[in-house]
Amino acid sequence: MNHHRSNQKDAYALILEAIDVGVYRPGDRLVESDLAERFGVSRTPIREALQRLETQSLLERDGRSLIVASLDHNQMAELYVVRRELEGLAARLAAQHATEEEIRVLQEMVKADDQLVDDPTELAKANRRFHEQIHLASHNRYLVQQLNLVHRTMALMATTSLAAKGRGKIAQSEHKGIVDAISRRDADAAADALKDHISIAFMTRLKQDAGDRSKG
Amino acid sequence: MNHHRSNQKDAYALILEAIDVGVYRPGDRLVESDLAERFGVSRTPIREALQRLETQSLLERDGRSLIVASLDHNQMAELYVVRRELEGLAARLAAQHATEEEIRVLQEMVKADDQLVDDPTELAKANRRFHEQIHLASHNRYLVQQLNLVHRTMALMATTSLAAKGRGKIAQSEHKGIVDAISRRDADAAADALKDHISIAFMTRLKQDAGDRSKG
DNA sequence: TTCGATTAAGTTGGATGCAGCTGTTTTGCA
DNA sequence: TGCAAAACAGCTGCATCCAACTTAATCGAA
Repeated sequence: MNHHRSNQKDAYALILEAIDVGVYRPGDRLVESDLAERFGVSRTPIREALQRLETQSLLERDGRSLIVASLDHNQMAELYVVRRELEGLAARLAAQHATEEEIRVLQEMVKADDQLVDDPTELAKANRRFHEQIHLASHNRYLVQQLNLVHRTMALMATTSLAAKGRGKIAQSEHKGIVDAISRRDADAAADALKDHISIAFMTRLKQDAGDRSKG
Repeated sequence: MNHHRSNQKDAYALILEAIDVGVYRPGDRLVESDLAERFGVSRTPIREALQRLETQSLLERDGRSLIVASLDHNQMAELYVVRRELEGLAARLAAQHATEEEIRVLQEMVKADDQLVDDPTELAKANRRFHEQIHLASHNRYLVQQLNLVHRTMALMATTSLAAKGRGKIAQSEHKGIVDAISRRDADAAADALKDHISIAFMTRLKQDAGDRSKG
């Protein structure tokens, strides 16, 4: 029954999760028959899932076969530019269109997440939820869709910038500033705050990567 | 040979084109076996194509089957908000990163398209090429990707705003202003000019739709 | 005549079979 | 021993087949 349930969760979600968790890493080749066996289904649903992932640029072709896409420095920079703009727009729209209930949820999230500043894994999850809540508060389904795509692509980057020492605490205060601006219905301030937040996250990642490189 | 070539062009592109041209209109149900017969392939590639289109929200589920998505007024408004922001970003980045050759191509396009102001169909095609050229000049592959998605979704709206009387000529002058700003490397002006351009296009469409409604 | 139920037709989702291409290994010749 | 060519193995892409489900139609009963 439960086993059947896990097959119900379609191949698309399963593969996505496998990439997210790191079972398959950027550059890894995804062989249809292997995946079919691993998930206990035939090649057909696997193929469909792979193609969907390909259209989202999470997979790319290497000759005939598909490999997990990897982001070089340029791609990372390009992605952050787009993300910054879209997240800024989401904050602006959230300030304009969020319901009072949505705003209260954001406030509670910030408060609750304060407890997690020292647990990078949990904080990363909470961070996702927080940003997704802002996306939804924009009440713009296309923006939500595009931001989903951006965040999925970001899963191709190994580390989360929240793992950086002290970053969690600072990120929390940035989150608070964003929610405050949204609460005040100050669209410009919200957009700026979120854009700054993304910029800082990007800079943190850049520093991390530079550190990794000198170590490796 | 040519017949074979047209099969080579995969089912995805064929269906997309059929929707674009208006063979299948919003709300129409897409039956796999029908499409398979029409394009002379089996159901398998059709299914894969349909799923890809579904992930891009160009198709939506109605029960078990897929229908061409349709945009209500709210969706149109939401889409234009996102488009405005992304196109603005594209103009900004183009002003910063476009090569001299790319800018010259834009200038020549504007000049050439002046000849087409009275042919809405040709002007619509030229308009697409023009905007796509700006997208590419941004040198940001994710932005290009996202804008592609936006423009494909716009294909679900029946009319082009360029069909409105006098719109073609005005749009041309707006295009010129955008290219001028990019040529001057004035990022803010370019972004603003393109955002305004999108806003005006949206307003034109709104007026058109209101007119259609009172007629129908 | 109308409503309900049962059956039949059509359509989607998944499995498997088959052909063609690619990349690799092995074998033969220099 | 090294290089080239040919054979082989593996994988992808398309076609077809089968089962499950949904919807439409027809028949029967009230």
